[in-house]
Amino acid sequence: MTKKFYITTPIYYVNARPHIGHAYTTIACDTIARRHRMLGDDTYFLTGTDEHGQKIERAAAAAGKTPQQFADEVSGEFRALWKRMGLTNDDFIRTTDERHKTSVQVLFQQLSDRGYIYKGSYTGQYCVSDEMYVDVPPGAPCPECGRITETVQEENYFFKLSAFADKLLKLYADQPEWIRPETRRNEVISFVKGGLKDLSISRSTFSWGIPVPGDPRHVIYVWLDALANYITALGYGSADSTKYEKYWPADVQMIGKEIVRFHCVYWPAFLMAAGLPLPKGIMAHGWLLFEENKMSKSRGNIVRTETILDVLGGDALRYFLLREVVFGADGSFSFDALVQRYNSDLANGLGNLASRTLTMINRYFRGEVPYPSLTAARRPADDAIAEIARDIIADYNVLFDQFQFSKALEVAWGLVASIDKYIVENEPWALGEKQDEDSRARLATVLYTSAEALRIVTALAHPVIPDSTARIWTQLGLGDIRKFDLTTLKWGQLQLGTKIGDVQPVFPRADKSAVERMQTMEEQGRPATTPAPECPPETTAPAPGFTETAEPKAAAPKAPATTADGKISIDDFVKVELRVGVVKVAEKVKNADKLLRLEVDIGTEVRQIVAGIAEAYAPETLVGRKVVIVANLAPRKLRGLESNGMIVAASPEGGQPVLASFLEDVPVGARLK
RNA sequence: CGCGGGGUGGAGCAGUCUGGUAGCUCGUUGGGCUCAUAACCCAAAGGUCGGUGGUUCAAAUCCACCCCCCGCAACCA
Repeated sequence: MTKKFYITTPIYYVNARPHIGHAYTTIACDTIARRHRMLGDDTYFLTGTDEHGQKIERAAAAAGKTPQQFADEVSGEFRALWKRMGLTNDDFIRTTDERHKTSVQVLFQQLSDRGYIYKGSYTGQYCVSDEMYVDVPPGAPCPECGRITETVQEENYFFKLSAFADKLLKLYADQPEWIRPETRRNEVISFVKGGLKDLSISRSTFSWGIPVPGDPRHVIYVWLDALANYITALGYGSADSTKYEKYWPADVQMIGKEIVRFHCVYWPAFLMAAGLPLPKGIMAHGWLLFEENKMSKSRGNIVRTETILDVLGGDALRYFLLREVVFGADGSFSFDALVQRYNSDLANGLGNLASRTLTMINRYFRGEVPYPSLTAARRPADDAIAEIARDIIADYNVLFDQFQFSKALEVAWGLVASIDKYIVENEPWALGEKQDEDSRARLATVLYTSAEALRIVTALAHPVIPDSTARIWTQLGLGDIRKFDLTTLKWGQLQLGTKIGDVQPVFPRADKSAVERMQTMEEQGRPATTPAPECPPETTAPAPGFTETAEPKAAAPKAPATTADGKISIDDFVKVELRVGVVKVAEKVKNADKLLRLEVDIGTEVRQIVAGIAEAYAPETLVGRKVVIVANLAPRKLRGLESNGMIVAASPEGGQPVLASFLEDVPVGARLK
């Protein structure tokens, strides 16, 4: 009987274009899915895009598009890339699909019917800037941005998350492997133990979302919307729920570590509330960090997958990511490491083994897999290889199922090393010179053993590097590798007399120019200096894996009032009141690394300004110095101190700020215009 | 005392839970082989395992304190 196997990636938020972090998650899932298909499981692999929410609404507006147009474009890019990479997802769900929207409403209704949703006439402190409620007493500043909050009363729908704390803790306790790896599990447990508050699951401040059933003024919270994709894609809540009945619950839900809370707390709580089965486990992988490029100052270096596909191909990327990075932990990516790994393991390792083995079979046995001798010409070394292969198959399977891809591949490649050594020690080329019967028999055994080991590594590696293993398989004369039943894999299956195919290098060696080419392509492919308006953050150099699935809590700045070409009018500029001031007092703000508290005399008054320049300027060097300040900036609290203005400084990317100053003397209070 | 992750030969890491001759990959150097994609095989050099103190017959591993690095968060209006 065939088992079913359902695996999901997160759905990717369309405010970012696809990059290597997205590819990482999806490749891992594709590999697992391929393996399960090879094992004969009825496998279903889902990915998709998350398209609702305020961030998208704004990004679309900034780009002069409707949210739907915007989402269509980016979602299309994801699909095109996955297609190009040959990923084998069985479906691609979009949260703007009609099938998804209706089913999410069904789920919402279900939660409501079962008594887990209530409409709260919620009174709270609302931060207008962040467009969110914050948990502070009336009159207190917003903990997110420090601005004054308003007391707002609004109707909102709430989910009784608080009712699930004990059930969730029991889940984590009963199924220790439900969240992997363990560090993530510990984080989740401590989060839940810290107490769960009911979750607001509707928004009425924007409209790009799925309307709440019966109350279209509200749209459903994007995370409830997004998480539901895992079941709506299967037809949950629709007329045809065959797939849902068949595949749910998911066997593995793969996520990045930044969205652990949503998948390990909210998601199971939603499912429990709806009376639906929980997924069997959540696996969170780490982030890919990008090595700084030595010569280039360009930061925000998000590597585009296309570059790697163009130069080394998809299998090289797949192999690298799964072999190099300990799955679950953060890993680092660099073009050097990629090329290095490609050359040593794929070109010099597997590729070269295939090449030497098959060439010799061609040369000495006219391209037919020879008969290994069972008697006279057999030596312990031959049996030792068979033994090693058996162990490796067993170990590989265990490691792979534990998501220890790098270890599994390391183990599998141990067979490549063993065979390389075996070949050297047995010198088949020397045996090939001789015509006596013993030498021929010995040669046959050596080459059979080599070819059989090659076959086994190829079969094991197929889910990871599907294209190249398919080619080796064909060269071995074995036909279509996708039809191979991995459950039967064992030593000695290679048929005697198998006619091998044309021998072609599968992994041509990459030279140093490959690294340069990729770097050049990255620099050219990257949008000019300023980031596109639709993707503001992305500040720090190490790009977090895919992420961007976070709640649109509006850290993004409001779209500025600009003309179509991004220019502002003189009227807009005049709104900014820049004045010359002189620093009277400067001191470090306690418990703050970067902040200085300044008292600046601007002629008419002395202002307290808190500035993030402590790392660049010692306080005593500033007293008496003339500075430029923005005088009409709304006050803001920083580290408890109210800042009434902003010091103008040049802020080089990644560098220290440098204060604006004048070469000539200027009077205090003078306005800049 | 914010949270977390780290500090092991030139680089990247394993080993730490379950103390007992410090291991892997890459790189370097020398040698071998020639079937193979300048590949493959063998050998060598290279580490006071961040520091100090403690427990122990024995510490990379356990305990205490300290130093340094990296994320995140808090503060760069």
